[in-house]
Amino acid sequence: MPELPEVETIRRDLKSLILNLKVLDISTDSPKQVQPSLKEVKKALLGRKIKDIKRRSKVLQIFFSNGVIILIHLKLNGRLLVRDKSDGKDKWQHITLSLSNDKELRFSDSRKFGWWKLIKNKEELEKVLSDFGPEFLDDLDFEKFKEILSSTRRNIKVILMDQKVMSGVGNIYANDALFLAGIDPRRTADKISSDEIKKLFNALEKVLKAGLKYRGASDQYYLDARGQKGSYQNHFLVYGKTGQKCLNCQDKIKRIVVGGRGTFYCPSCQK
DNA sequence: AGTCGCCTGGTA
DNA sequence: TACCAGGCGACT
Repeated sequence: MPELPEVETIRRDLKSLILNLKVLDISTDSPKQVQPSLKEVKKALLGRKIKDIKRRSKVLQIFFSNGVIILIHLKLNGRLLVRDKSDGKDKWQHITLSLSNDKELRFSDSRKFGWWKLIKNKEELEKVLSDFGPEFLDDLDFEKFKEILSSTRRNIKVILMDQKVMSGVGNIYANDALFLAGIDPRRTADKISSDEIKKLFNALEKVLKAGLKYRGASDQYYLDARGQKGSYQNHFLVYGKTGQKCLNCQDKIKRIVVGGRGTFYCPSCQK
């Protein structure tokens, strides 16, 4: 579920909850999700302290005191929950990192699409992260954004969601930003005018910041690291609102498929 | 560029 | 029962 606002919210939570705790054990009932293997990961982490937690695109990076890093991708349904050891099992709990202070970092994932991946050092990390395009809120300015859009004939919505082109935007925020900018999600990127690109750039910044402010969108699965829901779902502009009235006009929100993904837009406001 | 697969759960 | 799902890589 998680896009930039959700993953970033979790990152901030984790930083305040588990920094400097020591790894006592790790277990899983879904070994395919742990790479290269539970055994390797256990060997690398046991007795190590959590020193930092970063995010790149939708991937979290946990840095340990011996220099190894665990990358975590939540894909569609992953949750990272910090619980007390004595708390009852979480639903769909598949990986458990036992920590000092009687804490646990639990990975819950109903569809089992997410993964944990052991990275040995910073060089290896750089290599993995170099595949990602610029971070939307940190290192993508308007000029760069404009350059990217005007140099491709791919579909605008698909481009916004391509992490190799720019990082952090998924289906929810892409839909809402295109609505705010008044752009039909089926359009080709290089056919979008400079004025519209400006609107879109501002719209993306606006929806991502709203997502952060409301601590993410909890439609069905997303929870923060404390197990609390976000509230951006109460502020969706078009996402998931098929048949509901547009916020700007009398028309109804329509659902179509673009790039194989559910896409929501107002046929009157988005041209 | 479009489709399929990974897996499972929720809802019409 | 059928269809839908916030991601993403592999395939054609």
